[in-house]
Parts: sequence; structure tokens; C-alpha cells
Amino acid sequence: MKPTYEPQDIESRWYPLWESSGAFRPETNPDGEPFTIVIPPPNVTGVLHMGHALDGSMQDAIIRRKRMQGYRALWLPGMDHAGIATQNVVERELAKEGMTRHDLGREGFVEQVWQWKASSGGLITKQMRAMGFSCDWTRERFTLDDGLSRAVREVFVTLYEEGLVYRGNRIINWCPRCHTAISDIEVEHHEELGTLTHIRYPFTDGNGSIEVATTRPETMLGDTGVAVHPDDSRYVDAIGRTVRLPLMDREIPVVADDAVEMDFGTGAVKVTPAHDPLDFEIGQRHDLEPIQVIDTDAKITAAGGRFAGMDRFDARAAVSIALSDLGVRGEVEEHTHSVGHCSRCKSAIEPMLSLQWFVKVQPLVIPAIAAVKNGDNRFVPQRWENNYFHWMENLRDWTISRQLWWGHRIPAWYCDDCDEVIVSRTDVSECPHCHGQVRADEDVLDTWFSSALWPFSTLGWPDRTDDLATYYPTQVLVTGYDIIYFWVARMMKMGIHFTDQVPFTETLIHGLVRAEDGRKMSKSLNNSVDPLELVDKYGADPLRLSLLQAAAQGQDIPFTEEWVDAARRFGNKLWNALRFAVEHVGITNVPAAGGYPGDPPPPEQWILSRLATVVSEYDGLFEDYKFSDAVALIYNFAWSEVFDWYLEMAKVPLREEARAAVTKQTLGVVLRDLLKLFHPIIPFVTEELWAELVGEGMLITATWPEPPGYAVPEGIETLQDLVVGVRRFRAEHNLGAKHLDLLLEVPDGAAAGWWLEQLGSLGRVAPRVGAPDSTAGHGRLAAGDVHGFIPLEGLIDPEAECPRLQKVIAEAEGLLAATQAKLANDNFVERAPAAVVAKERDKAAEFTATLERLRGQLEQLGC
RNA sequence: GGGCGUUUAGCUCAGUCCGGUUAGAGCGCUUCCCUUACAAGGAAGAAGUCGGCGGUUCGAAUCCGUCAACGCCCA
Repeated sequence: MKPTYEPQDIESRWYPLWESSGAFRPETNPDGEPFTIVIPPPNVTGVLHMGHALDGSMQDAIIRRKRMQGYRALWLPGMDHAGIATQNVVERELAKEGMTRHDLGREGFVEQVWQWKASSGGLITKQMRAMGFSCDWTRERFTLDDGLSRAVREVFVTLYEEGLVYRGNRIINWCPRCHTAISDIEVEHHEELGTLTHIRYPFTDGNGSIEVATTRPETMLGDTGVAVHPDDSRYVDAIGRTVRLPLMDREIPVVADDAVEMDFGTGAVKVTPAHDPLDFEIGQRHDLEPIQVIDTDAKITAAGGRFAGMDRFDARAAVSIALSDLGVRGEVEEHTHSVGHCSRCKSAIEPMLSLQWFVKVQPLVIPAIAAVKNGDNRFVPQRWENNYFHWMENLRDWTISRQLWWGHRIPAWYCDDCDEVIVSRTDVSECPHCHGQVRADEDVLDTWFSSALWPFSTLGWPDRTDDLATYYPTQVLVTGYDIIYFWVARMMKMGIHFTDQVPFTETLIHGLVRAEDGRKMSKSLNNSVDPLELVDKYGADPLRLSLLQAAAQGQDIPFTEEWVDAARRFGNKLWNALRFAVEHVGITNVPAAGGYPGDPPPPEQWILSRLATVVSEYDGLFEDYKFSDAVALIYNFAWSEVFDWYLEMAKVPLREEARAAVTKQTLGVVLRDLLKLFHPIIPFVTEELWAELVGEGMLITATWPEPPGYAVPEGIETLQDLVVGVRRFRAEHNLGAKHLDLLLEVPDGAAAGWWLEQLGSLGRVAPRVGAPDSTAGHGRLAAGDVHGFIPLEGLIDPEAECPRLQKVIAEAEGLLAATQAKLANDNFVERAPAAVVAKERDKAAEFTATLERLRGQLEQLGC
């Protein structure tokens, strides 16, 4: 074994061995209960970022532990075709060659995207392998592969037949840059400083005018009405009259509608049914014609008169000036308002009336809410359930058609002769009614439509496959809170509707990995960290360990490189502890399971008792997905208790052949179980060390530890207190490694026991039982009811002990005062649980006794 | 406008759900030690009025109310 831990060396070796052994396949535990996680499929053209690293490290930790526990554990990997995102990437590539997708045509472009997928699409899976993620690659899926495409079509057609998918003319969010409709959640709202322009619309009867206020004056070109609130006393006379629309010379009515906000602007609003969702609704109620004045390129249409062809923002200024010239423009005030932007390209969204496909969500939402309310699915942490409910309860219908080329084609055909719409599971070549020519729908589905089916489509649905029967519903879905709405909510809706079961029983929500400055990592801020660079620099295991250490439930993680470095140092510590056991003590061929000593000596009994406790606590924390607590537990157990204490204690018996056997046995099983506990977190280095320590089979498929319980031996606490006391004494008197004598006054002197020799070794002292004739001229240690005396003669001036002793006394006094204050409180004694009171009394007695003797000692020292 | 999160050591964060130990970790800092697993280490130590105020309680970092600052989501 190398004297230092070199992760790069180890990590390149194990992954292929694991994969080729079939360990990643659930069939490795054919008799186990199934436990399934489906991966949140990354974008096919994406690269691994810190979010994936965290998300994957959690899933891998969960699945590896379940595998070791004997479950038929399946982590199903795959990728998402990511419609807009991928199309944009490929279009950008084409743009570099001065081309657009239209130069290639639809088929050529789609072909180009598939090629792109083939060349770069595998990158992220290589990166996942570098992270050590134990996915079953034999079950890898892609949202556009044949099976999933069939599932998509089945779902679309079924929903259509149920009336839950429909085609309609509605106001949608149009991205003029991506040239497609997008759904409500793909719109980001930002506060922007704009203007509120007041415009006077003259009444046609020549009797005055009504003033409206708008943030978008250019849309007035498409106005077909003015609306006021029916209760607004200012406008009672206006209702029912008509006004003449300036610039367009159109006569339009003033209507009364409850949806008008009386307090906003002038209380009278212009109604542009084709370009605003609220106006559309008002228009429908009052039979106002929608006139489209902005086209899909965000330019004014022919319906916009002399402004036709102008860009929307130019038109905004031009219309405003024209209105001013006409003398109908009133006040122009500064105004902050919320503007929608495309989440992909950040262009300002254009609301417009458009013929699109929608999912009617209400009937799907009801059971999806119920499933979480009744506990069929549980969010961890639970607080996310409220967001989920709130979201679900306020959903508008989902726009699912996209004017893109990359994605699942909408299975609809239109007959030119009889206007029939045919939605079909199989391709249609002629109209079933009139045998006329049909045109296939040009559009594709929202990427999230196929993602919503992921937990069951990946397992073979709609076929009733063995995998579907075995691995569905899945157990836990692990993802960041940023895609609860995009994905989790939709999987719940679709999963329940099509399988009558929740797609997963637990939803584990984690935070986002943030940059060191606390901001979101992003390319534009140039503060992203590449996980693969960290893997190169520190190793995948240290990266995983540091991420899981930091992964407190649901909290964002500001990423700090020092943590990865600290994790690497832990790896080195673990490495060397094992190197000590294997090479210096010769502990090898440790059994893969069991092998715990029956009646071990106290030091061994102690560490075994701790092991059993730690395993049980660790299991509890793991089941609750408290990764940071779980990791902290075994990290501290390993480093402080096993390495710093027990390994040093073991060196005593290891020197004597007769006593060494049980110590070797203990050390072997404790280290072996430590490797098991750490394996889900840091799989590579533990596997490597397993090969050295156990040398049989692989750790990845070893069984989870189940150590027997051991009683905590008497005296361990006394020993540790005395050792720390001696070391402290030594440090405070600058005694270096000098030899010290130590006299011990033990209540039952004869029973001083096993820990004496440990004390000698760990404290580098020569302990003897028996009180000194006079305690004068001695340094003092106290550990419970054991008192230690260190002769000062020849070491230090006895008076030098005074300040140290005074400090110790002051500490004890503080503790005693606190306990006494509690005990002096009658309410505490009467109302606190008896155990708490008893504990407090014990403490008081102990502190009192210690203080008494320390004070006596102080007196004898003459200070 | 509504909701959520955060505020704890010099820095970055646990701990708060479920009240009770002398409030923990990593990094940094101070002192000592190259003790044959590890100097990427060991030992000892300094360092926190747990954001403010009020309340509940025998007891509050933890529960309740309120205010402030910062961040996020929704409208």
C-alpha cells in the first residue's frame, strides 16, 4: 500500500470492475425487496454540474446502502431530450457556420440534433461514471427513444379521448426569439422600470373622453373596448357609450367588468383581447373582437395600420409620440411593473392569442393533492408540501404544444377537406371520414410532457412488463426544489392518472449548490465550479463526502473548496489507519461479515459497544435522509474514537503475542464495518481498502453491518478523563515528552483495573495506585471519583502549579454554581422529570467533591 | 400583496422539526510534539450575551409573538 491516499489512482480502476460484475443491476440481489430510484434525467447535451454532483451523490448513497442491505436496488439512469434547450444549443452551433435550422429543413435539422446527441450526449454519462454513480446502465433510457415515445403518444391520445387534452385559441406566452409558445412556469417575472402612459379616448357622441392608463401603449392598436368596474362611481355614465380609438379610428364600446381593478391607474382600462390574458377574458364576456396587432416576430401586423412592420419596442415609442401629436396623450409617469421573460433566452414574452394544445389540469390535480395530503407521498423536508399544494391549487391549463422541431411530434392530423381533427396512436395517412388529404400537426410536445411519465415509461409502460410490475411505484425521488413545479408535480398528476399509484412514495427535496459568494452558480456570473475539475484535483470520493457533509436537509449549500480538501484529508486518515492494520499489524482476510469477538477485554468491548451504537444511529439518520448528520456521526466516530483512541489503545495488547489475537480480531471487524458504513458515501477508497483488509468479494455487494450490542465497560470515562488531564497538565507546564509519575487515589483501590496500563501508554506516565503521604508538592488531576497526583519535585516549581489549579477550580466552580442554581429552584425539583433532577444532583455532588479536594490542594501548595 | 428560508466562533456551516450534556464541525489562529499508520499527522488551547425585543416554561439556540436585515418562490 502506498503511504498516502491517491484517489485518482484508485478511482479509475474500480468502476469498470463494478459495472462488469453486474453489481449495479438489481438482479444482484434476486430475492430482495425492490427499491427503486429513477434519476432526474439530465439534458442530453448537458455537462455535469455541481447540482448533478449533489443530487447524484445522494441517490448513489441511498441506493448503495439499500443494495448492501439486500434490497433489489435499482437506480435507473437516462437522459432528457430537453426540447428547447437542446434545439437552442444546436441552433447556436449552426449559427457559427452562418446557418439557421431553416437552411437544413426539418428532417435535416432533426438529423443534425441526433448526430449532436451521438457525439456529445454520452459525455454526461461518462462524468457520472467518474463520480462513481452505481446506475444500472443496462436499463438506461432516453425520453425520445421508441418505448418512451410510444408512452407519450399513448398518454396524449388517452387524455384527448378523456377530454383532458384539447386544442384551443387562448392567450399563451410567446417567445419571439425561440419562436414558440411556452407554459406559464417557463416565464420568469422581473420587476422593471417602465412608464404608465395615460391616453384619452374621446366619446363618439362628442361629449368628453375617458382616460385609460397602460404600460404598453403599442397594444392600443388592437383595442376593441374600454372596461371599467361596475361599482366605480366615476364611470357610471360612461358604461354603454362608445369611444373612438385614436390612430385606428375605430368605434369601441365602454363595458363594465368586475375584473377591472378600480385602484389601478385611472380605473378605466383599455381592452386588447388578443394580447393580454385578462383582456381576453373581458373580451369574451363582452363579445369584443380580438385583433392581433403583434406577430410572432414581435412586429406590428398589418392590422396595426401605419405602424405595421415596426418592432414592438419601436412601436411603443412611435405610438406614444403619435398619440401626443394627436393631443390625446395624458400624463406619462414612471412605473415599476413585472415583465415576463423566457426562462431559456430571457427575451420579453409576448402574450398572444394562439391556437395551441393544452392539458386540462384540474381533474389531474385533485388526486395528486390528495395523495400528499393522505401520506401516500411524503415530502422531505415536509415544508415543501405547502408549496406543492399552493401551486397545484392555482394551476391554469398547461400549454403543451411547442413550435419546435426537436421533440415528440403531436399525434394529430388535420383534414383539409372536412376540417376533421384526428388524434391517433398510429400514424394517419388519410381522413377516416372523407378520405381526404391530411396534414400532420407540425408541433412537438413540451419536454416536460415526456418527463412527467418518466417513472413508469422507463419501466416499459404502457406494456405490462416485469420491470414495471417489480419496480413501480418507485420509492424515493431525489431532486432540487427548483423543479418541484416543472417535474415533481407533473409526475404525480400523470403517474396517479395512468397507474392509479403515486409514482414514488417519498420526495426528497434538496437545496441548490451555490457559489462561494452565496449566489447561484451561473455561466454569466463566471462563478461556476466544474465538479470534474474537482474530481481531478481531489478525487470523486472527497467531492462526494464534502457534498453530503454539507447537505443539511433542504438547505442550499454554499460551496467551499476547503471542504473538499478536508474530505481528502479524511481519506488519507482512513487510508493510513487501514495501512496500519493491514501492513503493520498484519490484519488481513477479515471475514466479510460477522466475526465479532464473544467476550472481549474492556478496550475492545468499548469500541465494539460504540460501533453498535453508531451503526444504529447512522441507520436512523440515513432513513431520515439526514445526510449531514449521518456523515458527521461516522466521520467523528472514525476519526476521534476509532483512530485517535482505540487504535492507540490497541497498540498495548498488540505488543504481546498472547493478547494480540482478540485485539486483531476486534480491529479487523471494526475497520471492516467502518468501510461498510462509509461505502455509500465514498465508494472507491472503501472498495480499495476492502480488497486489502478482506480480500474476498467486493464491498459494493457486501452485507450491511449488524454488530451485536456490548455493554460499555466500567472505567473508560475515567481513563479518558485522566489521559486528557495528564496531557493538559503537560501542555500547560510545557513539559514536552518528559516522563511523569502519577499516583492514583481510587475509591476501591484494588479495582483500579484494566485502564491503568492504558493510562500509562496513552498518557506517557507511570501510574501507581495509592495516595501520596502528603499531597503537597503534587499536581492534581480529577476524573470522577478518581484523583491523581503528579509529583512536582524536579519538574517544576510547585508554585507554577497554582495558576493552572486556580483555572481548574474556577471552571469547576462555574459548573457547580449552575447546577446548584437549578437545584435551589423548587419549581425545577418539583416539575422537571425525576431523571433530569437526579442527573443534576449527581453533577452537583461530583463537582462539590472535586472542588473540595482541589481547594485543599491549592492550600497545600501555599498559594 | 402572500408564502418560505436564513441570521450560531475570525470565515463557511451543523444543531432548531422532537426544549434538558459544559452549544459542535471544517478551515483559520496560539503552544507543544517529526511517539516506527498518517506532519495531508498527533496533543493541548483561545474563540460564541446562538440577530433584537417580548412571551410560554422549572428550564429556550430550540416553542409562540413581534421587529430588523438578507435571500428565494408565488401573485
